Amino acid sequence: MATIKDVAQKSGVSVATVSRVLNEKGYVHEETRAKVVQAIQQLNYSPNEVARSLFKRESRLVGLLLPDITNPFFPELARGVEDELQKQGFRLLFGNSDEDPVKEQAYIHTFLQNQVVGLISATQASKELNDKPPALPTVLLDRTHDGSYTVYADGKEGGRIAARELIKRGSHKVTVLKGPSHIQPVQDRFQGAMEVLGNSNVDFHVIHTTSFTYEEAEQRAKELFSCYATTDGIIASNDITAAAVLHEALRIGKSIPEEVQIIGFDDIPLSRLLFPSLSTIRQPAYEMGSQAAQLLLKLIKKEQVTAQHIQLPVTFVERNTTRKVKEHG
Amino acid sequence: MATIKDVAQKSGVSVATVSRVLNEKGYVHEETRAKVVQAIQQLNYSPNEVARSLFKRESRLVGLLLPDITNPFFPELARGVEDELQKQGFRLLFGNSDEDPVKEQAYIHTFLQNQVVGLISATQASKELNDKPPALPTVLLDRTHDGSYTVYADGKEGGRIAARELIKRGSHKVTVLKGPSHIQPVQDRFQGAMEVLGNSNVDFHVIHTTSFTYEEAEQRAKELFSCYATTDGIIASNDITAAAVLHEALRIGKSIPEEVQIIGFDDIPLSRLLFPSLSTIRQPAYEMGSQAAQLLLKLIKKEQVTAQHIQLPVTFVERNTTRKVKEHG
DNA sequence: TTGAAAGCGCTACCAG
DNA sequence: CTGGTAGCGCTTTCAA
Repeated sequence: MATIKDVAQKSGVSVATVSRVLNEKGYVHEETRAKVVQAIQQLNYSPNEVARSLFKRESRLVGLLLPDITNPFFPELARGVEDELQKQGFRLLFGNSDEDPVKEQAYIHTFLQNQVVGLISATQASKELNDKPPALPTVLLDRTHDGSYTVYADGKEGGRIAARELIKRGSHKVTVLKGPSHIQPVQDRFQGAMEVLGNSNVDFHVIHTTSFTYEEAEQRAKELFSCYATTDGIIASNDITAAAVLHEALRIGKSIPEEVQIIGFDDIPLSRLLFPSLSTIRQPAYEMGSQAAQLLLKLIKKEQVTAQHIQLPVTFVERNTTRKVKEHG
Repeated sequence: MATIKDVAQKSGVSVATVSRVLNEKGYVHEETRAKVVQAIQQLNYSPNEVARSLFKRESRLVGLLLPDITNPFFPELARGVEDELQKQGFRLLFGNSDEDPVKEQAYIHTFLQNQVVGLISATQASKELNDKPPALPTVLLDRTHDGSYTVYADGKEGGRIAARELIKRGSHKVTVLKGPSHIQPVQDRFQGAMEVLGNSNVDFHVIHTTSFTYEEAEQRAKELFSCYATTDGIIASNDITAAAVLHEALRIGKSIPEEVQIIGFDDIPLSRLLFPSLSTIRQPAYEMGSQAAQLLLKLIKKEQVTAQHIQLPVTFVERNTTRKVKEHG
């Protein structure tokens, strides 16, 4: 690997001058510049980012912390983040935390050691970062927290929509699967659904789940249909859970959506491929990732940011686990 | 951020000594060490990886290049890589190339600029790296290439198995969906299937697809059933394609697996959630990622590696898009 | 318009 | 066993 010194030597100038043409700052005579550029090309030189980072005490790296890339909701998020960052010349340092605070801290720690310029996190811990300056610019993704910059979807409205659509389509005995309660957006969905359900005249009951694994959902689905066999509408905490419920319903011979309607949450790629394809509340995952990256970039560049919290809208994606409703039939 | 100098000052020794206790090399008196350790703790010091990298001319970063993390086959791969690397204290620099050579080169270039110690790539380009020394240790994942270190699954055998299982279960008119032909492992699957089909007495025909997108697969599936309505067994190039075929079959009222059997390839998480759940040839994605990471680590540490190519076995996962066969009924 | 030199934080060599 | 020092590759004063 050629260094700046080699370039300087070859073009017969000082490293300072080479640095100037590299960074396009400071005066440099056109002729000199030409010589330097030529040397750079001949040597196929490109600057060492590490040395640069050391001097500037910051890199062009951004840390991305996800619970688990294997969960189908996250790849889209990640892609949104990456595409945006990549456009602006930043690279991604990536880690899965499994929601484990120890792992989380370990990652943040090494990110810091590598002098990342910012952090995007879809996990809990990262909050403390904002406390003790010099704070690392951080944006929370799919998570909320008052003191932090956040990008998330309107879970509460999502919950409301789910409940409303179910009722509109004739469910009378609704079951709500309530996801892990320590995750705020999940709570929001639940609250939204509760709000609408509470103000309606349908029966409903709530089943609590502690994870988003398919296995647990399968288990809960079994309980659901045995304890509450007459339920005719199910609001799942996310699409994975909905898929498990759908499977179980099919297995025991329920017809979907005639006997039971099901609504998921997220709209992961899987959802349209299920049979019947899953009606769900869509979170704009890619867009969320992209917005988070944009926000972070502004923070890094110390540009004016107008909103500390960016809430993106959710939409109802009508597919085949809900009945058709004739508008003004 | 405290530096090694601060620690030296606080503990009343030289930076050289601090460095020695940090790296646990060279002699240092127990008392001195204690003082240093204490200072480190008090200052909450941790060494700057960037400075370290600069000096050593290598980091503890590994580049991971994937076509698209949004394709459900890759998250598992990535996770396998990450978990293994993480255990050994390496971090991941991550990029999606979309199979675009320009993007690919751009990523590799910045990886290099950041002095990664190795590269794991599930894309084409990375081959050239092995040409001109000093070569960056590289392992190709889910790709093959003679001159490189590779980890991949036995696609050919997978193709054979798929064909065999279909025939064993009574398909007489088989359709093979042949994926993008520039991807070697995909070719292998196809060749494997051809081999068995050619030696059998069933009719078969081949449809070529140029991508792995659901949209194209949908299109092809339509053609398939209209041009070749009597087909009773389909070997798809991967699970996404299989899902599209399955959907189309269901849509036009074919009964699965009675009228048509379908076998996919990969065994992505989606496959078991389809209805009917998808029979498929499983690639051990997580294991592949993990093995690739282990191999790379050996390369980096210049440990003896016994095999340049690691081929992992595939297995038939029998689910419900194939008929049951009574063994020795 | 250019160059010399200091220094980012760290490791490794050589003296002592 | 310990410290001084050079130097990794780069950027940025400061003088010339």
